[in-house]
Amino acid sequence: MLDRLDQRLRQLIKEKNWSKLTNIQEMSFEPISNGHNTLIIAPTGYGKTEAALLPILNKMLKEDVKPVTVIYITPLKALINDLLYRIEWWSSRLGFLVNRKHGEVPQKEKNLRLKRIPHIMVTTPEGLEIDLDWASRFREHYKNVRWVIVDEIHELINSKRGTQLAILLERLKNFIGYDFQRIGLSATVNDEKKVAKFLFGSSERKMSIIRLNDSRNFEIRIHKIDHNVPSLWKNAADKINQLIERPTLVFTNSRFSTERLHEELEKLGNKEIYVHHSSVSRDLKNLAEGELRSGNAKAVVCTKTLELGIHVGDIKKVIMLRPPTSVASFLQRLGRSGHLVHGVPKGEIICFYDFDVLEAFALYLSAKNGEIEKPFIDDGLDVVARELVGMILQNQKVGIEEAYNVIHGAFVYRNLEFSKFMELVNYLAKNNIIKIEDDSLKLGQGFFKIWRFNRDIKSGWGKDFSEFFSLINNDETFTLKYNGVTVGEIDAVYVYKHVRSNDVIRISGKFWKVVRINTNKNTIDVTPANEGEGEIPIWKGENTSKSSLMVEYIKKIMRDINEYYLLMNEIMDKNSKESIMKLISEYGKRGLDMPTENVILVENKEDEWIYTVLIDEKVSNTLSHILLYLVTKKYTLNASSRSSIYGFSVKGTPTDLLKEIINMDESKIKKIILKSILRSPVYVATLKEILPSFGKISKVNQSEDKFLIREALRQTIKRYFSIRKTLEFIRKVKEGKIKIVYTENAGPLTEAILAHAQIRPWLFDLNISIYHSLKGGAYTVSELSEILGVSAKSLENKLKQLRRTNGKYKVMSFVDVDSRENRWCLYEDFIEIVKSEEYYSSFAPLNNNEIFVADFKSGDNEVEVLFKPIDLINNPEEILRKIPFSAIEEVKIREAIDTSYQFVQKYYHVGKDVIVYLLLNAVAYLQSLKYS
DNA sequence: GACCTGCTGCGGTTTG
Repeated sequence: MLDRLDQRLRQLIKEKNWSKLTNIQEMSFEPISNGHNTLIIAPTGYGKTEAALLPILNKMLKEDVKPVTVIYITPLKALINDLLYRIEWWSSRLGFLVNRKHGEVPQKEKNLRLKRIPHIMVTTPEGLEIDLDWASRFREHYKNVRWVIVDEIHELINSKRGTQLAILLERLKNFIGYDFQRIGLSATVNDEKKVAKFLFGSSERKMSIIRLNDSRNFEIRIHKIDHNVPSLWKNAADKINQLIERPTLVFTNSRFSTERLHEELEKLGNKEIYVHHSSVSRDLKNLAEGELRSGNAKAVVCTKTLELGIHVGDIKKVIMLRPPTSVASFLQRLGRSGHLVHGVPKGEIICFYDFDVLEAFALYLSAKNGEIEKPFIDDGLDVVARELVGMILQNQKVGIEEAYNVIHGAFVYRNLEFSKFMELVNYLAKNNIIKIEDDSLKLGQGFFKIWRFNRDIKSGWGKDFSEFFSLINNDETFTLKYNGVTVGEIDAVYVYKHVRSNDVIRISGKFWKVVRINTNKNTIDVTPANEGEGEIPIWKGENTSKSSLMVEYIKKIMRDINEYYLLMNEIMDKNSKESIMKLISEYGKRGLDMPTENVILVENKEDEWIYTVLIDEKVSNTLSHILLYLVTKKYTLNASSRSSIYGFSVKGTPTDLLKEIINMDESKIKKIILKSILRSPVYVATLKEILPSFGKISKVNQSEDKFLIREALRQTIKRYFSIRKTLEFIRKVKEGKIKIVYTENAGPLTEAILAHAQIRPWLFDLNISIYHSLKGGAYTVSELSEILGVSAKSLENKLKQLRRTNGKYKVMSFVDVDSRENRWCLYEDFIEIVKSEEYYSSFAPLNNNEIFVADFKSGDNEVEVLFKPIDLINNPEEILRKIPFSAIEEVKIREAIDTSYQFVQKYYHVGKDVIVYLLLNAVAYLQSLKYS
């Protein structure tokens, strides 16, 4: 191939001291030179960038090209910076200009590109979005583009960023009017044809896939440490300390673990060890990366931040603290070591729990078999909506037909029907973010309500316009405040799902008790607390969503454990092997069937039911949501459930609700599934995420926003639930193909289920919940607090608020004379309660002839009325006549002779229709105090 | 419900 390169390029290769090109570079030359759309698949560090670049530069030297000739898209800012120097090395020597664009590039450098138009533009998907939508002058130069390179596609394809980019490429093609050549660079993927189609979209060029697949070539060792000890983290650090070979990357699954392990490693006297995760400042991250590259670092403890493509130098070994949650992630982490010296990637997995060993082994087997998760392409209509507005920004208006054709050209939306597209367009027009004029779309006034253009105004309504270009959703957070001072931050979804009043939260090494959750301001008022009061770690536990591919391999291991005996000796330490053998033999010992996909072990402890079964996490999640829905409907709102690949559980029910589900007909189950998802925290989060793209600012309305609700529901189900597989699961149970076994002790995997955080129902409308809980009865605040799972303090505030209202939700309180407690009930129920046997004594004075005084107040009006209980019974009309207003804000009752005001009973916000009974209640109560 | 990623263009005016 070298002989086909331009002399000037050959000279540069000599200058680089390259004796030959890498395999992948050799293989890519032909198809790229022939103008094919090309997908190049190889691990990081095999020179994929040059594989794409060399044939293009070769063409650029031979043909007459005008800037901008090449757009190079990559998902990370740090990668752009790396690439700029790498590409510039070649291009500057060949007389081509390069420019980069991302949010942190200084304005000066950005401005330069209009004065000296670059041949190669390096940017992010968001950068391209800005250029097409907004950069009115520079955009014109894109008309000369002949090649687009997309780097790290495997990172983009699973998210809305990838979908956004797919549409942007179609928009670019439409804008240029030329079918430019598309080149993709990717790590190992499951479905390479799909990835290729995703990238190539409507392009009519021939396509080629170039692959260098040696991902099965790696060495791994699995270790298990004792987790049932307070020194867990020290044990982990000790183990890791022995295994480190300078330089090592230690991957964890959470920011918390990263910090915690780093602390212990430092205690062991290690100095050249650094931490790297998203909450570490940019400077410290740069330091860690630099020390890694220079070889000064002994190890860096990190999260997924270092899993991505940033060049980190020659890594000797990779250690994973607890197994990652997917094969893809496992391979990416592993691939960070070894390849540069053409050695074999080397990795160690440190396990805490028995099921960690199962998972680690499953990852190993799957990777060795060359199996990896399928890409999950997001086809959200919010992305289409955002791009439609982008197209309008670009040209002030866009033809409906043209817009549809561009969107439809993207592989993701190849099945989007015109009628569905028009539904979207009409909904956007209804929200006034766009307007329809003849056959075209223009910007609507609503656009300026969603997007804020004034850089100086930081607060107020709307989102900053800079966010328009990005589909990455900044997680909504709650700020923790103590006496108005911020003490920390928590993810909103976590709050919706797990945090309730009176819970204790740990943040920044301290414990805080939740006093009030304010969903309008996204704040949580807290007070300091002690550890003993219970704890919810804000780092969300390590309750990850695990790949179904891993579940398949776990089933295999549990079923055919004997086949793996030798292999286990080879790749595991003694502890790991023993723990896995013990876990599996435990079932036989107890005379239990193995919990596979065909056996559910059911264990019941008081009101909690635990169902152990190896299962797709989406099915597990669906089932746990149905169960939660049923418990809240039948028994209590103070319920919770859990879900995992090892099964699911529900708390708050005296009966086995799974049995009940199995006896329902399918259409009813379907209905319940939908209802339970509509109540789920993940649905709330999805709805909030897509609102701005649809131009929605006011409250979502059941009938007006059907389109939006349907879309949010569709996206939520696609991401987190599976209706089809759940129904299939239930059907199999019905048909006896899945066996249910009831047992006192369902064995070791229940631990894995209970390790997951509880899902709790989010009370969308506390008024409704209070109404349903109170209906037909009278409860004390603490009883009601127990029923609803809401703190007594916030509940009392809410009740006092409801007392002031009118209508269905109006409440009131009276004294239960027997227990001397205040009881709350619905206003509409009060007369019934008065007449009930249960509260008879509360409205029956002991002495009907004593004289009492009642002070009625309403606004500025006040009136004092003297009465005897006997009058209330015999002639209530007379008393009522003495009150000159119908709505009583406050009434104070005391014995006429008691001028010390020592015993006073008060009621607030009541009508004249119930006042006679309340006066009787007050008298009965005051007399009971006096005579006792 | 773990982790991660990105984020105004252009042109005119002012200032040391």
